[in-house]
Amino acid sequence: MLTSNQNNHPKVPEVVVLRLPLYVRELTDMLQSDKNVVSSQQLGERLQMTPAQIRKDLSYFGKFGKQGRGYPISFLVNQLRSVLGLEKEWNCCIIGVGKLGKAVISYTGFNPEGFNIRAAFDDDISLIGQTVGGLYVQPITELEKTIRDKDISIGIVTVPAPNAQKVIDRMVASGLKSILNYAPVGLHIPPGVHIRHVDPLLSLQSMTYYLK
Amino acid sequence: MLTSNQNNHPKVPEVVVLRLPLYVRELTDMLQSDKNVVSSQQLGERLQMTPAQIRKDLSYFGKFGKQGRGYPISFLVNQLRSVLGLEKEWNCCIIGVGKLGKAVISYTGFNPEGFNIRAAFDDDISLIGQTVGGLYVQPITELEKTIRDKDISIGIVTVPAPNAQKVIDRMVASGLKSILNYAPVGLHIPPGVHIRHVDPLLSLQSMTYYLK
DNA sequence: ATTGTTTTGATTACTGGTTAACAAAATCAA
DNA sequence: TTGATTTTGTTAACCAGTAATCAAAACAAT
Repeated sequence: MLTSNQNNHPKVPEVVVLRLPLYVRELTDMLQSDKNVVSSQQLGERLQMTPAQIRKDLSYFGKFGKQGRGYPISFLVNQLRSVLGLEKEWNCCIIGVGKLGKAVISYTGFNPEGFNIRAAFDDDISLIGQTVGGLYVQPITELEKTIRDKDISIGIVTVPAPNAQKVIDRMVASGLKSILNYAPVGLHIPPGVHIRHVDPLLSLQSMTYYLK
Repeated sequence: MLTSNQNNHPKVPEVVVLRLPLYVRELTDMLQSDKNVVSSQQLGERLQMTPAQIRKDLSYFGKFGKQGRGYPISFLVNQLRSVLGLEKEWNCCIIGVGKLGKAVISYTGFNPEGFNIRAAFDDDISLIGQTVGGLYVQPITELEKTIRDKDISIGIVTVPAPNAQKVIDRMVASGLKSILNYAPVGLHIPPGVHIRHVDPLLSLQSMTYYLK
C-alpha cells in the first residue's frame, strides 16, 4: 500500500503544495474573463509550465476536469482553496514590532486573503503597551496565553536575526505549527512545524551569480 | 564532453546556486567563532543538510577543503563570495514608490551587503520630483538612460500587480538581467533574465495546507 | 615510522519529481 | 450516427538532484 494522507490520496510532494497557491492566484485572475473553462494547456501557457505537470499536480487532490473540455475555472479554484484551507480565516501573531514588524503589520495584502494579525509582541519595554496599526503591543511573556485565547495558528517573526531562534523556540513551545520568518538567519525547527522564509537579500545574492 | 560553464566546471544546477548564499551566511557567522576550519559534517548539522550534499555543491566550484581537516572557513567564504560575485557593489533601481516601495527603499539590509538602490521611478505625477529616502523620484521614461548612466544591473519591482508585467517588459528592454519582484502576479520573462519573487502571501497560503 | 582516525572529492546508486504517452471520455461537425 | 478533435487522468519513461560509498590524503598519537 502506498503512503497516503488522510484523504486517501497518495502522499503529496511539498513542491506540489507550493504550487497550489500559484494555481489559485492565476485561476482567480481568470474568473474575471468571460471563459469559464480552462485546459491544462492554456493554464500551462499562462504559468509557464507543462500541461502534464498541471494535470499531475491536480490529480493528487481529485478529478476536477472533463475530457475534451478542460477544468471549470470557478469550480477548480474553489476546490483548490478548500484543499489549501483558504476558506476559513487564519489568526496570526507577530513578534518584533521594530521597523520591519511595523511594515508587515501595515501591509494590506494579508487581510483580504483571510490572514489576520491579531496580536503583536515585543521585548522592548518602550514599545509594550503602545498601539501599532491598531494592535496593542504585548510582552512576550503573554505569548502562550494569547495564542490560546485568540485561537492563533500562525506566527510571523520580525525580530533581529540574533533573537530569532529564541523567539521561534518559544512559538513552537506554545504550539504554533506554522511560521513566517523575516529574520535573515538559519533556524532549527522540530519536525511537524512548517516555516517559510522571506529573505530578499538571499534572492539578490543568488542572482548575482548570473550577472558576473 | 559534459556541458560546462565558462570556468570548465560542469553546469551548475540552479538549486545549488540558490544554496550558496546560505553557505555564505552561515560561514560568515562562523567567522566570529574561534574555530577556523569546518567539516562538511559540522556545517551540515548547522544547516540541517547532509554532508554529502555540501561537498557535492562545493565541488562544482573547486577544491576548497583538505582531507582529514575540513574547509578553512575564511578561505571558503571568500571563494564562495567570489563565485557569487559578492565582492563588488551592485547598483539597483526600484520602480514603484508607493507604501511598499518606500519600505523597501528604507530597508537597511541591502546596503551593508553591497546592494545599493541608486534610482527610484514611478508614474505618479505627484511623486515624481519628490525625494524618498534620499532618492529623487524620476519618471519611468528616464529608466533606460538612468540604467546606463548609473551602471544599474538589478531592478526591484514594487508596483501594484496589474502594472508589474508592463514595468518588467520595460526593464528587460532596457537591458536589466536580474529582477527582484514584490508584485503578487505571475510574470513572463525572456530566457537569460533572472527573477526572484518575494511573496509572503503565497508562503502563508502554502502553509495552511498543513494546518487544516 | 606505523597505525588508526578524520575527512575530502569523485563516483555510483538511488530517489523523487517532471515529462511523455496513451486509452477513455467528451465534444463538435457533418 | 459517424468520424475527427480535444483533453483528461493515469501509467510509464525519463531526468535531475540527493545520498551513499570509497579510495586517497592529511593528520594525530604512539
